[in-house]
Amino acid sequence: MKNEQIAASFDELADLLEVQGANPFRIRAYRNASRTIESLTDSLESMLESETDLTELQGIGKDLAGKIKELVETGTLEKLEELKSEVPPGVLDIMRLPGVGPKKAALLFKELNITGLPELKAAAEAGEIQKLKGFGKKTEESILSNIDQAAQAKEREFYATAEPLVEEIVDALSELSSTKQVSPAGSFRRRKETVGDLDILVTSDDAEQVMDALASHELVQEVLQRGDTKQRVRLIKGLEMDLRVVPEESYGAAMQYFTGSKEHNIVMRKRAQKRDLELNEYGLFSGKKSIAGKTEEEIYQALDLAWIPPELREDRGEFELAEKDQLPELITLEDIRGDLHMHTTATDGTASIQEMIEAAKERGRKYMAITDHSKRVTMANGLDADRLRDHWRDIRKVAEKIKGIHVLCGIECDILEDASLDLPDEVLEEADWVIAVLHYGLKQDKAQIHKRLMTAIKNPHVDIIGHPTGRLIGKRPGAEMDISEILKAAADHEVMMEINAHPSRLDLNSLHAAAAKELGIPIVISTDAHSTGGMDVMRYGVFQARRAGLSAKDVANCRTWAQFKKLLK
DNA sequence: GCCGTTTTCGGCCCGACTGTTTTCAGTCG
Repeated sequence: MKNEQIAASFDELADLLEVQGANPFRIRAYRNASRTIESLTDSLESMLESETDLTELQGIGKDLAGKIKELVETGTLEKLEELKSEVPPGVLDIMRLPGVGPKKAALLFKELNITGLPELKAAAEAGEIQKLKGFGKKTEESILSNIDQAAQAKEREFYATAEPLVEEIVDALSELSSTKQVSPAGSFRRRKETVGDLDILVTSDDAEQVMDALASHELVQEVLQRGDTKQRVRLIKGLEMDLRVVPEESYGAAMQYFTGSKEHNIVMRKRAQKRDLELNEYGLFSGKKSIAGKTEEEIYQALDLAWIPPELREDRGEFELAEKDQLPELITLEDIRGDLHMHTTATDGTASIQEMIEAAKERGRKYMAITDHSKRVTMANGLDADRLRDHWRDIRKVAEKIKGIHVLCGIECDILEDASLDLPDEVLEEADWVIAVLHYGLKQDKAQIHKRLMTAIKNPHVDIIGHPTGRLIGKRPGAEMDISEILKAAADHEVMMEINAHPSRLDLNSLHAAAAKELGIPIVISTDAHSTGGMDVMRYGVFQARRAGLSAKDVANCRTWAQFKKLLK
């Protein structure tokens, strides 16, 4: 059983306990454990095999260690099955409606025997809901207006999808006469792969003006809530945005608070408590006296911490580093010197060799690799040995005429389902740069996936593994593998690892990339561009690298050409 | 259900907004 499934079981257990009105701290314990499990790089299955003591893990005690064992060994959890028989699964769907939480969902179930969204809709239409204690006309209306959308299950959007919307709104609010500071906060500021809600913080002496401006912005479809300091709106694409107007002296505290993550903030508040202080979104207080609040820096400083970049605020070791002032200097887009994964019209790209080289040059790259598909990818018109050699000849011819950029003749070579490579060794040997990738058979069992990746890692001509897990965010999970074993092998055989910068891939993820860094594996951030414009996704790969705590020195394509050349096989 | 430099019990982060109440519970972030 995969870690994600175990984590999901604990989350479901927590949801069900919530409906039953169980001890909130017990519920939190399950959620904390789920989070711990999600951030593991080793599989619990293999940890159990090697008899690792699971209670060593944060938030896992004797009981939960036992439940993990039960899940791994039997594939089910007795406690979870028991709760599921008591609370119909549809009740959890109801709980996810805005404005309906565990208490209301439980009441609907108990009083009206409502067990799912369809029954709820019928009851609301019949006017049954507003008669319940604690419910009213407005709640009933809200349920009716949200239920269809909820039935379609609200999805998170890629960071890259939200980015232009956020930027446009920040710009519009910045132009108002009353606003002084305007900034996104929340998971967007932390540069998460996907974002659910968007948060914007503003300092202004005229909150009305700011809220009116947002309400009438062309990207806003509907105002969902409006108070004195907070407004919630729905943007196009279904994204929801919270605007908060805060006083100038609290701006730093509000930024800190609303940037999160929740887990990071809990540690911050506990730290404040230990020093007999109180931290909230208005500032850091000693009794009623404000000690800090205007900037984030002064808040972190008052708690004996260096300022922590938003990308690292996940309570995954950043506090330890900030205490010792050993936070990494995170990589920036300006550090990038090369782009080593891209396609041309030879396979499924839309631009010619010349256009791609010129586009890379325009973006300031000093070196690049053209890496079209190998023959297995028939859909993309993948290259066999003969066509590939012709293609390389063409690349060299064009590259000769363009000065100021080094062009590598590369290949994105498929690792086939039978654990062989799609091109023979003597062809790979001629390549300047070989990316080995899994495209097909991602659902094969763990052992076969492992065998395939090991074939590539052990091949003397393979420079790097591209989009190592093959996941597509929100669409399909990656191939099943023990990533720490794969990374160890890559380190042993001096094979690099890619962070594919495409917003739907971002593969390696930040945890995997951090693990790769620990092993000293050079990481390459690549755009996988299929057009000249496709090279602009580099920034998202850099954000991913930042969330992994990577510095320029950890990323191979930040090196100068002379330095990078030495890494080639 | 977890955890411990006030340790094996008694805590566990905190405020705004809404809708329902008429002083507050539930929900949300």
